[in-house]
Amino acid sequence: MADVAALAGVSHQTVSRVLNDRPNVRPATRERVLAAVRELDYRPNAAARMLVTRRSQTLGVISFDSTLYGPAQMLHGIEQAARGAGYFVSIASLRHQDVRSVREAVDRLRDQAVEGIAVIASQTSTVAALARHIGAVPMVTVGATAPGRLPGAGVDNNVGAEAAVRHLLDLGHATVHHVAGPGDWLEANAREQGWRTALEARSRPVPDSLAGDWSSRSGYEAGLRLRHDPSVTAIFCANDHMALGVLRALHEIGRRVPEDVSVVGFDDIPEAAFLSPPLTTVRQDFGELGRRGLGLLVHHVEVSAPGRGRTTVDHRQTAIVAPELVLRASSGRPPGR
Amino acid sequence: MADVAALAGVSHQTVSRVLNDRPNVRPATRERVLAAVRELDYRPNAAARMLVTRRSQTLGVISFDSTLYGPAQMLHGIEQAARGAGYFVSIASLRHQDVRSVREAVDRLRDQAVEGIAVIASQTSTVAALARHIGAVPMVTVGATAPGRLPGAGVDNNVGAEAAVRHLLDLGHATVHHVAGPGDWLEANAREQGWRTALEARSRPVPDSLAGDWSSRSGYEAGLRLRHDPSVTAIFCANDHMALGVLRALHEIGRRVPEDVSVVGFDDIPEAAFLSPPLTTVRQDFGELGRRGLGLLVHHVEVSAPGRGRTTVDHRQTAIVAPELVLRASSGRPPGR
DNA sequence: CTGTTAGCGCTTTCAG
DNA sequence: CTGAAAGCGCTAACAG
Repeated sequence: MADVAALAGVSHQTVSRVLNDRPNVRPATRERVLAAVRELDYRPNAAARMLVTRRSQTLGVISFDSTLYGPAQMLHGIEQAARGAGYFVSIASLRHQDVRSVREAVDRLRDQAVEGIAVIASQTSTVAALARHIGAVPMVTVGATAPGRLPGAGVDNNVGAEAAVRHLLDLGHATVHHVAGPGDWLEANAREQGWRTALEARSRPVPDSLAGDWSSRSGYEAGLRLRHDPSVTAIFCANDHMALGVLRALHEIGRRVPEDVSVVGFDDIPEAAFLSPPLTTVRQDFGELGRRGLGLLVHHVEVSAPGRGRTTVDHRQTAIVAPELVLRASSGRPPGR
Repeated sequence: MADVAALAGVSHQTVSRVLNDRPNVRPATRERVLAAVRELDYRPNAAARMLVTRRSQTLGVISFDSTLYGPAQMLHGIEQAARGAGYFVSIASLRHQDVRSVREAVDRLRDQAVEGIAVIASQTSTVAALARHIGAVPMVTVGATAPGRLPGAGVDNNVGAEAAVRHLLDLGHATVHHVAGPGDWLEANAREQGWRTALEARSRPVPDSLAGDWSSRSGYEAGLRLRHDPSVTAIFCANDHMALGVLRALHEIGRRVPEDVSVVGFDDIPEAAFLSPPLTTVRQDFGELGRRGLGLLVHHVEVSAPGRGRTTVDHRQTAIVAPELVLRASSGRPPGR
């Protein structure tokens, strides 16, 4: 910076003012400084600035190892929004969502002086692990909301599941079976809940749900278990990957979709429209979720930054994005109707 | 830090020594300091440390918006490896891989004082955009190698494609058609090249390849174009998503897989085994790619850090990971054999 | 409108 | 083995 000042024939300070877009610099002076900056390809030292302003301009994201489509999209949405708001983003991706890993990730991020943290993972245990840091650093969840604990942006999984189930019942199915996600995931619980609610609202029998783990394999295995139950005519899967596995299993055991069995997924991954048959599913806009969640986080950061005190968590700060049912060929009337 | 020193009854300095695991601290003293650190939940100020050591402990990753499976896995591998090596990772994800976006991303990362950059994107134009920064900051490519320009870790796409094509020829197919990736992607070029090489090595006719863009939709559209060409008995797709679309198109136009047409993909996404039929494909280990690439980057960073001079790019620093052909039900003998 | 002065919290260097 | 002094590059507060 001293070099730039010397080259432009001004002080230390004026350079700083120009670089930070402060007023009170004559246009001509500003121009001279800018020219010197370009000439020298000068880059301000982020550490020095951070030291004195006490702001890192960095937000942390906790993600996890995943073959899932959603998290990658949410991360992208978060990054876009963060850049737009003038923040860098630093990631911590977990292999396992156990309490210890989550805590280590938060510690790592805090050591790096992030000003806020967005958490994409959404197991109930993950959220619990976050508890000790609440108030120490602004945090939001993205993808699923943890009611009453942390602010965040999530899709209304309940509503999405209900729409899927109602669609199947409207087609004439007597009831709908469910391939659920892992029991400790917020999304999985909400979708199972929505499925159950929709069934009960119409006084339909509620079959046992089949347990999956989000993977195609688990959907496939759940599908095979239906081999000896000819009464099944409609299946709502908690995500598209499992639906894909179910489709495969049904094909193997000789059940046609949708003639014999209807299948509905959740997510609307880009491949859903090109499965055989194209999959009816519930679309969620992951990018939007990421952007909304980050917006909330930035708000918290900027509200709590000046005071430097402990952050007040406003539980009402939750953005719920509505999902949308996408009709395709995998759902139809039950046999004989 | 002053607080910790006071509480432990030592100087400023000794606390620093303990925190940095320097020798010459009596165990008892060390213990006292550590106790004070815990007591106060003290976290060293990253900015202050960075300012004086001139090291940010941060590496940047340039990724891009993607529904693709690979990049997410590579990013995860990179993050794991970076953490293991003691670095934070900051991301810049692009919406478009144009020259301008790439340059902005590099600038952003450099402003943040990253010590090195790993680039996941792999269009030829992306690599070209990087050129101006070569030497200014250590960089590696991950996923595809840019021969002679930057070090990096990549899969041997040529060899993988050749294996796929040879497999189909060995089954008795007269030739193999190809659904290619976008023309300006290094991976797409290498896979097309491998396909061509394998065909020519056995003096087989080389049909025009069909252009895709990695998406299922583009595979589907390419598949439909085969409607009026009954001579096609084998198709090698440059990735699994396009293969999935091709599978759907063949189903629609009444061609059975593998009885009428064999299909082979590339990547081995987790869903590949659960498509109908399960997809024969070329597996690449994306996580390993990320780890290897990051290893290279760390090496560069640590070699060039002390000297503080311009980095010498060693073009030989390239890790090639071998892909593996995974046989499943989508490939078989041609009709009539 | 511009320059001067005083730290931010740490590590490094040099004394004890 | 431990402490004291110096300074990393920047911004904030105050003078001019």
